[in-house]
Amino acid sequence: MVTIADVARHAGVATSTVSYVLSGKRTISPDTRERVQRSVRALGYRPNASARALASQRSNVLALVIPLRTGMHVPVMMQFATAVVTTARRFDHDVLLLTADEGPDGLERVVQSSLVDALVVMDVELHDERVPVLRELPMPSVLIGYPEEADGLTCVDLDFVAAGALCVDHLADLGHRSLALLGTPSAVYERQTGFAQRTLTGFAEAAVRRGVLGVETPCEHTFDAILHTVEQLLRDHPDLTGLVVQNEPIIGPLLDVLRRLGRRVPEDMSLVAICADDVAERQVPQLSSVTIPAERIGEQAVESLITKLAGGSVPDLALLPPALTARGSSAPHADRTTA
Amino acid sequence: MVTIADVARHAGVATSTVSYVLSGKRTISPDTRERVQRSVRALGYRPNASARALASQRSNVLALVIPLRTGMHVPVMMQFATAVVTTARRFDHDVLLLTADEGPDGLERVVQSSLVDALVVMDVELHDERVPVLRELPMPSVLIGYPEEADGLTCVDLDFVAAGALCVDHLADLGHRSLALLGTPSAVYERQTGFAQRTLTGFAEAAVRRGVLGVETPCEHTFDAILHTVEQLLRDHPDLTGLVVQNEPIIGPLLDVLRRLGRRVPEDMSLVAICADDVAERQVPQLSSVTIPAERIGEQAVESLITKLAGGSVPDLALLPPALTARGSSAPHADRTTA
DNA sequence: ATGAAAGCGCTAACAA
DNA sequence: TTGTTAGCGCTTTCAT
Repeated sequence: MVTIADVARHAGVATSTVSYVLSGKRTISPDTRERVQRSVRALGYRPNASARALASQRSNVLALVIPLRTGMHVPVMMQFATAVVTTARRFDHDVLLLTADEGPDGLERVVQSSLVDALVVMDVELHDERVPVLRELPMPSVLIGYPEEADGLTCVDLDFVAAGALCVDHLADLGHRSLALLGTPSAVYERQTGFAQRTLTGFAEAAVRRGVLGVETPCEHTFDAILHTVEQLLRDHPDLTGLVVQNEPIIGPLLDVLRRLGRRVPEDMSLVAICADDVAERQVPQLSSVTIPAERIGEQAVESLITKLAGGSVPDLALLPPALTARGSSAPHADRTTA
Repeated sequence: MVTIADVARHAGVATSTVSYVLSGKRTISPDTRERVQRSVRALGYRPNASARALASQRSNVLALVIPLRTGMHVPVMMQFATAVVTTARRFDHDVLLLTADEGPDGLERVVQSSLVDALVVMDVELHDERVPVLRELPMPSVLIGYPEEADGLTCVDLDFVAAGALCVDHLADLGHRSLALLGTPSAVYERQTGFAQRTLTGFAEAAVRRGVLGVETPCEHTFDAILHTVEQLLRDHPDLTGLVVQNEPIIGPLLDVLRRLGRRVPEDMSLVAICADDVAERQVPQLSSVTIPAERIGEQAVESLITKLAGGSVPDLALLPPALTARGSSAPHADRTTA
């Protein structure tokens, strides 16, 4: 292993000079800088991460806590994760992967052992037991999602309230007057995961604002559950022409169910999904959808963290605006009076 | 921050004694051990990871290199990843997440800076540029998947050859004589990803061995591509009654296509998928399938790594046996002579 | 069975 | 502008 001392010797300078050339923390004459850099390259020197961390009290590692549960959409999580890693690397940091099943103890462990400098915590629930821990931690953290009590915490998320409202507005603009939200399985609501709740809120508020009917129902992932839920919905609301879906696994089967029930999309039923773009584009017809900007959220989370580590201040809550892409699954309301 | 010196002082012993109590690397009198442990708890002591790593030359961190590409099935990757983290924790290790886009340099970086002790590399291709690097690295590594030139490397994977053969045997046992493999998009084959190639090999060999017709075709993810591929297949092989699918995203649309073409599953066409269980169970009818034992693979990879770190030896290649679960999508061949 | 002390490789005062 | 050196907190020889 080649050490900083080897480099210093090779370049004929002190170790501190090498250190300062590398960190840029003090001015170095162009001449020595050049000599040192040449030696670094010649010897293939890489600073030892542990030694650096021990001396500087900075590991340059961020913790990423990912959930390990059902109901979450996995590809989106993966997008978060890769965005977090990619962005972290952009700021010369690495990412330690933690699963949520270690719970609050896991956070304390990596923090107190100085393994990491900061934390990104995904899939935060409304009443998350990790939240009080995070608040007391002597270390910056950013939550993806947000809890009921978010004081003193930094949160980043899609503005799901706006997303729910955006779907209603889109359908209302097309002339639909009777809408339903097909949500995540009830277990997700019971866990009080923020995003599901908030979409529902936005959906309901917008329906009132637009003066349209807006009913909501959770939906399990099995085909039978979907069939039953939709049948029930159509029975209770025969004039239903607009459907909002926030539940990726059911999208395919749902299209099947509608076909089977003789409802054509979009002629008889307009559909808007809140899901990843690739999923929306894979369907027949392609789905109008609100994208979850996973990359942007992950990037934003890390940027906030880096700013905090540098002593800067960031907004407590960054809600990223949703964007709706209209595709083939939503169309103007077919006026029955002319039919 | 509580240091080992604080604990030593509190317990009235030398720091080395505390260290040895914690590591168990020398015999300690029950009395002192007890006193030290009490002090550790009383002060809430956690060893500093950097200091420990610097002194012991062991970071207790494994690198997990995940791919960042299309064509791979994301939920399965996620299962790998969580299994790797969970198993690593079982052995008191943490996991550093690297994306494949850093390439060979990324590996060298984390290795040479002593950030990690060992590497798990996912989605290894037949001719992977990271393979020569891994072979030269002064550090144990385990590949998930395996390359053409695997000498001196440790690989863990599902036995895809056996998986392909298992599907053929299952269908042949049911009396089907004309089978087709609907594979991954041709891009995946061109990248020469091992698993796709190997499934094909097993499929073809088993077809010959069983004396049945076995044709193979890649398949893109779009609905039109699937429709076209299946139509072509049925045109070329009118007596086709058995389909093997190794391409998760197309499973749903494929069922649609078959329905649309008037082929009932399993009455007219038996279907076996190589995919995650939850995907198979979500379909109508539920799919007979060969599961990718992602958890087991991740676990096995880490176990091998830990063994290697301890100086033990492990098999060069661990091929995990596939298991087929028969569900509703495969049935005995309907003999046309009696129809 | 325990202690004393020399590093591990680096950073950042402090000096010059 | 550069060098000297004292730690950072721990592990592990070497002593006892």
